[in-house]
Amino acid sequence: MAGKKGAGVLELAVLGLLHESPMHGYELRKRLNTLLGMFRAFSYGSLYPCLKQLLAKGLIVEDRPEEPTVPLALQSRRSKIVYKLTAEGKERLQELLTEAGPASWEDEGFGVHFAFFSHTRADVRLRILEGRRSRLEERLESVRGALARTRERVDSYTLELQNHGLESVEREVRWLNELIGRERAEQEQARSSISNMTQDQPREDDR
Amino acid sequence: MAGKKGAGVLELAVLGLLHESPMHGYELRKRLNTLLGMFRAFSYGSLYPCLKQLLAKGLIVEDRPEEPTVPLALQSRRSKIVYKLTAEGKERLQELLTEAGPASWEDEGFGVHFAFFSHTRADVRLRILEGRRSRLEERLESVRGALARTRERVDSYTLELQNHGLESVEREVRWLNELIGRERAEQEQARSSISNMTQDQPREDDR
DNA sequence: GTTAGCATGTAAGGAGTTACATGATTTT
DNA sequence: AAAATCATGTAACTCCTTACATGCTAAC
Repeated sequence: MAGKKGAGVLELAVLGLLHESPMHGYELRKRLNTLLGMFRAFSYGSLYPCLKQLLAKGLIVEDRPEEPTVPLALQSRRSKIVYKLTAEGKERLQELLTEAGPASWEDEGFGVHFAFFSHTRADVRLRILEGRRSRLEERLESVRGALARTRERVDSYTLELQNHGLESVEREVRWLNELIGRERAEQEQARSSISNMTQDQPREDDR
Repeated sequence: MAGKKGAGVLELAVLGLLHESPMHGYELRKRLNTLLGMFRAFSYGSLYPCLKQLLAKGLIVEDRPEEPTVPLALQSRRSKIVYKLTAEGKERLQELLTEAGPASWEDEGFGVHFAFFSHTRADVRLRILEGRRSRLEERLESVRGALARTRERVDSYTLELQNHGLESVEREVRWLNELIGRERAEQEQARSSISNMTQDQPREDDR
């Protein structure tokens, strides 16, 4: 029940990007919109308040060029503020990347979580991918069902839209299947190389 | 500058569905989530306030079963409230369906506008489809550009995500191309059958 | 020297969600 | 008679947007 609420997509995205390298706000936004550009876009009006809030929580620190040791009147020089993660920030990022729940597989969150999968534990990755897949399958089933149950409505544009929607989601499911397959194969490989180390090693003792 | 603000997707969707046939809230939500289920979902917490607001604006009226002519104490019988469009509601719907602007081709609005295309003028349909297409093409260009300009970052998951995003959008562009082609062909046909009526008719007089 | 893009912020508010609260009807 | 589902509603809240306000810096 500590002060751990309201994450939002932005928090994760910012922490994730800052983990890769320190950056200032403006650049952060650009990277953000390249990273997630196909899915969503953020404005400065949400980014800066978010940074402020992360700062207040001690998850990031700002690196202003030189806090004027000589506090001259010309202080107005507004320059870049480079943000970087603190130790708590890194911890928080890990925490966010480790929870495999709705937040990580629903529409809003999935993309960001996926983008930082290389910092996510293999088992968590798999659970998120499977979570998203079953979420999408539920959606397919529910819409297909409702569609089948409905006679009478045959508006061609509505139908066209629903078909396109179904196909898009089916396509994403196929993509997920492929990814899940790869993840499983990697886990298999990892497991077998571990058993090579724990089971085959004794044999080496034998010779 | 009249009281014409904050439309939101819901308003259009509700007006559109009620135009097809009167309905009560619960059913409305279900139809809504079948219609747009692949793209978004609405909760009662937004639907009922929206209905209330449309009622206040006089765009819909409620049809309660029987306003008890006999106001008995057993009035607690809470029953279905069927909503239907008023004349103003139909006008407003037409108005919303006729504006071909960002609201009609951005992510949030496009689906709903498209769903009711059969009530939309052919020229407006075309402009919306083209608007969406160029919006998506902008997005593709900007992300592709940023991607090409960036060396150094080759996180495989990030890349996988961006590729999947690009392909999804490319796919939607192809879909739009097809739809635009069809729309144009239909317009062409319509135009030529008009000239059949104004140019060929005189020939009939000739024989 | 002026436009365009870099850079940082704030205030007001919109659109929708979650969680809750209640009751009616149908199915098992 | 219990459980599921139909049905309506509200209050508090969240996340994000728009529009504004400011100033620096590079290019033309």
